[in-house]
Amino acid sequence: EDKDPACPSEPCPNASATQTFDWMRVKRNPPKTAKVSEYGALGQPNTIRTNFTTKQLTELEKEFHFNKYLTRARRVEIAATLELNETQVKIWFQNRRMKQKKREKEGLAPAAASRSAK
Amino acid sequence: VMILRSRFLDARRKRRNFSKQATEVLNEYFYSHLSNPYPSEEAKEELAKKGGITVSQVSNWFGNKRIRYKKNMGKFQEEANIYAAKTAVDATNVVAQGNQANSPSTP
DNA sequence: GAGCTATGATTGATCGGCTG
DNA sequence: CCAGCCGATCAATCATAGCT
Repeated sequence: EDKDPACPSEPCPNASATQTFDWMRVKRNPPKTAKVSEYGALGQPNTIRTNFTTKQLTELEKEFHFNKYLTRARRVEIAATLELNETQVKIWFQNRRMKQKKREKEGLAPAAASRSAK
Repeated sequence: VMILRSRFLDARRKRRNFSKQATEVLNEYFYSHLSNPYPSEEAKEELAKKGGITVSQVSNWFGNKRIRYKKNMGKFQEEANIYAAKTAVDATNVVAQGNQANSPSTP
């Protein structure tokens, strides 16, 4: 009944075995890490994933161990020092906290392997 | 650039492909929920247990699977058919396990 | 053993929901 | 009303496993 009509082209609505669900069409907006200052008006705002340098990561890591959360003032300071957006610093801390949480969780699961019953 | 890469190249990925059993369980869930392959935290725990892997690994697997599937749907058609047949039942009617004397339906 | 593809993990950044 | 946080996810990339 519903095999593969062998759609030659691209715009094949469906009729195939599996259809195209919404999640398959999801598209994320490109990163807006743009810095109007360096691009004037054109080209691509940084539509790419920023690669933090070892130095930046080292500093961020050091700061994280000092404070898990940032204050507005500290954020501005760090952003300036590392030449990053305040947003990037903010996001880095959020991701870092999530990473920390994940690790703590993983570090306990294996230990309580035999202690679960049901 | 070279330094950028060597940020932390050591005690990291010692990847080992998942067992046949784990891959089987994951694919079964994925293709039987193709309309919405986003397992809940509970479902992930269940899958992790069945496959003998961690919940994070289950999350990574689904993340990679979803992205790669939609990136090249054609490449997975064959695999999709295999698991579609394997699953057979269910589809429209999810909610299989759970059982027990608990009926939270329409409180 | 090289070359290429499949696959697990990592991570900067986005999305939606919640909150002070 | 709004910015920051959380939790989940995306998307690109890294590095290795595994097959040809």
